[in-house]
Amino acid sequence: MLHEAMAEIRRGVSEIIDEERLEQLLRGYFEEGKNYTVKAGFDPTAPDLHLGHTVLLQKLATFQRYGGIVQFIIGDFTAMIGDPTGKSETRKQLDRETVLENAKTYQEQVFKILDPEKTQLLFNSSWLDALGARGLVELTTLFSVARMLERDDFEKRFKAQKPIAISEFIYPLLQGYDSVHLQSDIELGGTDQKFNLLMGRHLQRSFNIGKEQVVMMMPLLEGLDGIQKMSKSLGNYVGINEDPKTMYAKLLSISDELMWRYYELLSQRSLEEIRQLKEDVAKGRLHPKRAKELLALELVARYHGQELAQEAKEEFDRVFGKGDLPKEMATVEVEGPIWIAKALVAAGLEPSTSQARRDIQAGAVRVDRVKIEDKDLHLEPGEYILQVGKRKFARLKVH
RNA sequence: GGUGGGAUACCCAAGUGGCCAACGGGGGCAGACUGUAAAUCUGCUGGCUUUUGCCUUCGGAGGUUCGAAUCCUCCUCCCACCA
Repeated sequence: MLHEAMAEIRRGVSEIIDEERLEQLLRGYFEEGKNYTVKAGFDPTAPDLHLGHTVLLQKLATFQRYGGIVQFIIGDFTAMIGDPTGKSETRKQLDRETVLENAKTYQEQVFKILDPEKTQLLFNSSWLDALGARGLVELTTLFSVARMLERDDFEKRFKAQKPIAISEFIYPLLQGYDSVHLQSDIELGGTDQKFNLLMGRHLQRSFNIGKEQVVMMMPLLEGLDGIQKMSKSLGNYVGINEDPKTMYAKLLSISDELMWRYYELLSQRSLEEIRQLKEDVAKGRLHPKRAKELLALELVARYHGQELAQEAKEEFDRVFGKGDLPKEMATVEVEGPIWIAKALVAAGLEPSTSQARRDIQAGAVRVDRVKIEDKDLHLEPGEYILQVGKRKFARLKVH
């Protein structure tokens, strides 16, 4: 039992610091029913969760099955500073109201994965506000500038003579202090969070709380492009609130190579099963597209249910496999006669008539399945099916 | 505080008076080929009452000129070297 749990917990993880202690915690649960806390911090600015976030969330959920109580921290105080990890853009400060609103959105989405019974939702301002200037200064005495500068990104910036705000030194200290205050047993984060996570151990030691948290790092999930990490601003994400058809289509568009990465980090299939799939594909027994379909179905079903996932697949196969029209299309009504380029914009298929004109010239536009050659075409009153490229459809009624 | 350099479209980056809606690369979109995979090839990549036309855009505000991304003045921000 302990062994299975450990194996499941280790899956996909990029690094664990103090595995011995981790095992000890789990043993405590299995042998004496003792719970332990697992901390993870979230930025209150981005409440739109995508699959990248779920890598971490799923791991938290795994812990919940084995005695972990999740400390889900909304970093409303630390957001004020902006995590210097990676790029450092100064984030704008959010007011209380927005933070609470975002937290609400988090809850709605997060509990698709986490067990609410085993989750504490916490705002770090509630104890960091109380820390005060005195507390903050005391905190800063516990770590040296030299050690701070050992950190990769700081070191690079320092050497390159790029500015580092003093506040950026404070960020990891505060994150670490959260662990002191909450007496966390484990903290989870992305691989890029290593420094901040280790700070928790360091400060717990300094404050003599009698334990040092286990640090566990999850790899960052690559986005649909397979290169950059998944993020909303890069547009390479799959949101967990997206409709099943979009989700399915997006997942099917990833590269074969990336598919295995998604299998490893997102699928709940056993590692053995995945290995088998991989082998079947490699030996030509299984078409890679089929493997991708299985993955897409699994993930869509997780957020929308089996039925809608199956529907999404059927719709996809109809439109892109057979080249049929989608079952449902948005219908737009306009006054006619209307110039084709304007009609495309009105139907929401094109952002501008200029772009529409270009696409017509490129042969990407179809009306009633027939490719348009004449960019001056006008549509007389009647009903049409407009199509741009392979994926954008709309029904148009011209009056 | 002193001295020098820089700010160009989504990103990088050319362009130093008209041929500039602005070279090139990346990215993106579309077409061919496919499995909406990868690779490859091709076209497009500011907007507009439909385009050998008009309007807006080269950090901001003014100015010189028939004409400016390019010249001048002031301002803002960034960087380097020195202190």
